[in-house]
Amino acid sequence: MNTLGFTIAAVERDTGLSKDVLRMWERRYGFPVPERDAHGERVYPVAQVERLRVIKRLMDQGYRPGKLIATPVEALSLLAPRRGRLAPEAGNEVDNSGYTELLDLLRQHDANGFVHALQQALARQGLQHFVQDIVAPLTQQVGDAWEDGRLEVFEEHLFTELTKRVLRQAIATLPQGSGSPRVLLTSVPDEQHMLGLLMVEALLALEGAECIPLGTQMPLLEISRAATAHRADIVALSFSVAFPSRQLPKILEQLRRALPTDVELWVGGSGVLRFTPSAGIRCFSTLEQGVEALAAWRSEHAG
Amino acid sequence: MNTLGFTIAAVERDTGLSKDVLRMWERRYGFPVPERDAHGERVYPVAQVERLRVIKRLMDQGYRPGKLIATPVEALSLLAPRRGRLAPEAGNEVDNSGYTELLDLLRQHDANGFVHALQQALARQGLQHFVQDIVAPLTQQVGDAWEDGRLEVFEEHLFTELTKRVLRQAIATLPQGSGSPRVLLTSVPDEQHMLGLLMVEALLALEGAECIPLGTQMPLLEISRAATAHRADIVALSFSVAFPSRQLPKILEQLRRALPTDVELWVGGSGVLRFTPSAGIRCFSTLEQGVEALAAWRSEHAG
DNA sequence: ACGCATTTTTGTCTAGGACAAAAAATCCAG
DNA sequence: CTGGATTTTTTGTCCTAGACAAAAATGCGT
Repeated sequence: MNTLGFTIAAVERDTGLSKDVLRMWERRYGFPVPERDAHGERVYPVAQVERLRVIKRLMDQGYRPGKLIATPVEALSLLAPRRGRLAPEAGNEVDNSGYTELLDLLRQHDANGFVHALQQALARQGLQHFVQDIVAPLTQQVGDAWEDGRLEVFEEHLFTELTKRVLRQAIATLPQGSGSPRVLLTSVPDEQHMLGLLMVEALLALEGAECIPLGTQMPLLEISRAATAHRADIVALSFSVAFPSRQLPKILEQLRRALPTDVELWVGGSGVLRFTPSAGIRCFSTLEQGVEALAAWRSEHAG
Repeated sequence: MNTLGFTIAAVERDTGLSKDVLRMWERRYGFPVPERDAHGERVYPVAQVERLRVIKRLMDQGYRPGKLIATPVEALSLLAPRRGRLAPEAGNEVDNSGYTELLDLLRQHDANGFVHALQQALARQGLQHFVQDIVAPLTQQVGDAWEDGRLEVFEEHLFTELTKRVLRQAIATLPQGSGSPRVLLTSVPDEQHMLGLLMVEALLALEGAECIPLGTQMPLLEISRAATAHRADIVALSFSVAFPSRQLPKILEQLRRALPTDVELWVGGSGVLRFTPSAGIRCFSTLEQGVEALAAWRSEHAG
């Protein structure tokens, strides 16, 4: 691994920390302090980049940069997850045995074995339980495992990719929706995680809703146009933990304004746990709430 | 559509133009000139944001910002695609009838009809022809259609999402690879387009290669780790037209250094057409070249 | 018409200052 | 002690404006 160094742009790409933040931290906390090239531009050694990545992930878990940067490198890996997790239901100690087996397959890089195990679980439990009791908690576990170093980033990527495939395949086998309600599924430009969206789609499609999957990263104005064009009843967005919670209220407000008033706006995912919903926005902290809301929508619009 | 205005961050999100560039254009060309809020911060009216999006797309086609900004708004939509397209083979006038039908389905927002038509084409032609003669050119057409306003962004997203599903489904039905070569498929952090990757995967898997799909946006160091962990023979990356060609040489060089020397690095997609490959990097401008390279690899490593 | 050198275009980097919003800490009333 | 309101600290983003290098376009000589 003979890499010479990262430019500030490369570090932004690889860590997700903006150039502004990187320069600010340097000024304020004295870390990271990169070397400089012949033109006085920052060159970050690999070690600093890796430390920044650990710090970024812990920040997504709720830690604050000031503390993390003061903490010595070795101690960082020992920090436990803190908060902002989806559905950590009190007293709901789930049986971990099923997950550890799956996690082990990932750690052995056994893609085929992993897919096979997932498909088996799906066949055994049915789609709804599969999503709620396997995929959702497993996604959680994978996130946790990453942060204490039990899983590499590329193993997490493999997990995501393979799980998406199994979910999509399952969705494809479902009969077509009843045409009502029409739910537009997507995410905003800075949110690239698809898994949450697929889980919701699976559950809603299972209940016979008509899902219109637009993938991730839709510009706000386009979401609005799409809602009109597809005559959507509901726009559903997913936000992951990693989403900058700073921007959330503004974005949702802006979208709510852009959207026709008779279109409902539903949001969910670990990213909205710390968010207090404003008028005209429905906010879900568990998948189950989404399914319930669908039932409620149906009885309201029965006429 | 009652949106008040965009902050500079929102414009960066929605257009893909960096804050630095937005401020520089304002200084240099006198466009865009946003209003200011009470704190002196930029507030971009919707009209300017939309014009910026048109400009950005045309830039991806090879136009230069100086000219585009000088061009009056009405004239922008008339500009034709210029260059940097994948496989526009001279004298190879393809029969467009099949595509226009599919494009019409998209324009009517008929998701089910579109998927059905794709699946029919797949069944009729077989996976290889489907990918090379339907999906690849259709992706092209969709891009073209966007730029002359024949297709909305959300229609393009719907296309992408549905096509991905059909491709993945087709891949899932293939028998498992022969275990050699082992090809790691992914993209670098700023590249989020999956479609090219899936097309390659379909073709390689069809030839019996063992594909390890890691999704998009892998940090460079992680690509290197993944290659080692999966004992990959080849790392294959895809770059779309939208990828900042400025960064391409540096990124590939850096990755090449990080990768074990016995792992081959293959790159392809519309984004690499303007790129002259350096040592240790194989660069493909058509899907077919990839399949040929696979055959060549096999005969080289026959022993 | 083709290859090489020069000029223009364009994006990214740098610096430090200012400020607002979120989180934590403090204080005060019950 | 406990809940809630207020102050303080922390943290990220925005601002201006200058410098420079790499890419693209142009001009020039053969």
